[in-house]
Amino acid sequence: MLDERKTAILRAVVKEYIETAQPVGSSHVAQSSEVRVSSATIRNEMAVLEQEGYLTQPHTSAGRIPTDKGYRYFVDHLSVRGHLDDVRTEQVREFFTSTHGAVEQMLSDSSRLLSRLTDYAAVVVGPATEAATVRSTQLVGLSSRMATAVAVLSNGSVVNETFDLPDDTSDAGLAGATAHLAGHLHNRVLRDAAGAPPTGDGAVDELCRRALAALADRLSADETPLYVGGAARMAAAFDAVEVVRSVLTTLEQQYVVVSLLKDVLGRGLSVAIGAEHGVEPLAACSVVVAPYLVDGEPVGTVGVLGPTRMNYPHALAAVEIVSQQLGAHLAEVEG
Amino acid sequence: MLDERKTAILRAVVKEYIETAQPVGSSHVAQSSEVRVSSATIRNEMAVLEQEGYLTQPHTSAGRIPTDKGYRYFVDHLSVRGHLDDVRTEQVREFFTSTHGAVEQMLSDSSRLLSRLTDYAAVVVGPATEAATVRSTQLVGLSSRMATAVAVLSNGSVVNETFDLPDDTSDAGLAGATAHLAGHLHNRVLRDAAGAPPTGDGAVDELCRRALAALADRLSADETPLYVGGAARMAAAFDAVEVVRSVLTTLEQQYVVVSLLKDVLGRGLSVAIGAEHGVEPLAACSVVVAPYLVDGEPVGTVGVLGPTRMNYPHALAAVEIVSQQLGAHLAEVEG
DNA sequence: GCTGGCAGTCGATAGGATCGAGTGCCAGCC
DNA sequence: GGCTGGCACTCGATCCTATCGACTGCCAGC
Repeated sequence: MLDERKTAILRAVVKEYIETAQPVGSSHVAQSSEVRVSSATIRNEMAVLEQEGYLTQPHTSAGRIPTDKGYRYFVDHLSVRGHLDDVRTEQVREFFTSTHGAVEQMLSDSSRLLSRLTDYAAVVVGPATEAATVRSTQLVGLSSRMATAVAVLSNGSVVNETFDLPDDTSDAGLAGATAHLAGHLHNRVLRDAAGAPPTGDGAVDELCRRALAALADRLSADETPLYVGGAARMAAAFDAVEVVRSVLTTLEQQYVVVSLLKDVLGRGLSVAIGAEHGVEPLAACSVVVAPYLVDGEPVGTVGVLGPTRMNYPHALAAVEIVSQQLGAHLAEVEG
Repeated sequence: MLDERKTAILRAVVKEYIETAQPVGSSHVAQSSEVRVSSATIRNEMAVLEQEGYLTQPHTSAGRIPTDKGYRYFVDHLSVRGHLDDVRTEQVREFFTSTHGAVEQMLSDSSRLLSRLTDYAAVVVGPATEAATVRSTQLVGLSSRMATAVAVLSNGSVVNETFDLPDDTSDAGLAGATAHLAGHLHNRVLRDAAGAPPTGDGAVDELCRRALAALADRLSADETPLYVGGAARMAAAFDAVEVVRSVLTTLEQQYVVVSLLKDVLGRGLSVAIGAEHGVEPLAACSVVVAPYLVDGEPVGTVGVLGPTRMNYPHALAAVEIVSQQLGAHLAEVEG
């Protein structure tokens, strides 16, 4: 725990560094912060802060920059909650009043919105299909050899997968299987519905088996849908091209990102700074996340991914408002 | 039109520049190319090639690099068709024998495959939903106020959109509307099916109207589905961070990319080099595209986006094989 | 028409001087 | 004891200069 003055100094360093991306020296702090002491005193304090691991020097005779620990302290002791400016608040309002349509589209658009709000990359993890129950199932023949199984879930998302048909499938067989599956799956969780009970009609049973297998495959394949918005903004946030590349590469590995976000949420954090999240290629990044709730239950996550020197108050505010609004809108669908 | 020797020299310059990204000098050409003349002669030829616009010098006393026009000539006069090495050919084969499942998933995976093959970014434009006919429609109530309309198209893709329900909708009403729409839309092109004929039941008609409006909205919203794979690889191809940013930003504007690809294809080209495609932020990029055919008809496009100094023979080969395979696999679905 | 030779160009690289932002420390003051 | 002004010192950044070398263009000769 730091005393009042050290906290103020640390805060001033973090703020200025976030703004300028330059190491900040004692005299800058003396001028900018509310601490009314000389730069010499601040120098002494900063030396202590460095010893205790909150600040670091890129090299002797340069100013200080915050360490991950320094950012962490800053975030945990935010004096004022960040809030969005009027323009951005209006953007959010406008987005959520005008948006409508498929859930998938809304999630994707939300990630773009969040990215635009913060100028960092944004991620949205879709409602876990695991928990949703099936509202409707249908098998649709596409050709003599292929068919598509479509399931509409209670949260509004649509799962579909094509599969091969047995050689001698008739339209009647498909209709029969559709009816049988509809009865079996209705209001169940898709994952639990492994085997459909036999009907006695071998052809129908085979169709049901294949359709369920296809849908199950699909669920496990892209376990949870992920929407990434504004990845290009990462390129502006870093100036080392290799960092950009490694971050973007990681962002393309959806499962890494999904499990990262789940992790961060799971640890009860809503901010993971630098190495805290443990994903090595993203060590230069911080993540701000919040769950969105439907009926008081967290069903998905929104987050912002930026450099460790991100504007935390602002990002927190943006993530919070988007997660709230998103939850509210999804609740409308499910309500 | 260039004489034999100039062509050989230009080819040597392009090849070496693609490989090394360094301006290439006359002595390198003298050693590497099949032209058996002295470097002095090559210097003279190169001076001519520069005058005629095929080469340029970053500065006096540096080697030459190809201009867009130089690449164009190179591509138009490829001596040998590029072909993929065995490892990559095997990758493609393995991908297309093991892939199955939803069309959307396959397209998305194809873009990743193509990106991996070439080490550039890859794009796949999905089959135009405009031409596909409806195989099945269904309205599914999600709550008392919302429902989802799902349409399965003949090409295997699934279109879905949620819409608001009138206050007094019954399950029977939804079922009636589903049946009515099914009859009306079956084997029609979704876009043509603007208004469903009245049934006499006002509630049903209203539901049909809303559902069709929602689906139509959806079609016009993301007109043609686009899948971008390996955008991170652009970061490796360029070393100026701002170029990376502008390219990635453009890639995120789907409609720009889609219309770019359509344009390039429409002009009968399969390669657009640098400024040729007319999209200013992508002036540093070349695009290699090919349509994929189902039943002899082009239904979509695959392409590769890389720096102008991309390996054209290789990219052409990769795009060609992926487009062929993709078409063949989609034909299976539709066939 | 080709070639070897040669002068000239100019970016890249390395060494050296200078600048200045910033530090640590200390003696003195309240 | 804590704060401050002062001072010596450090070290990256910037600029200059010299040198190097990979080029080119041109020319005279074969």
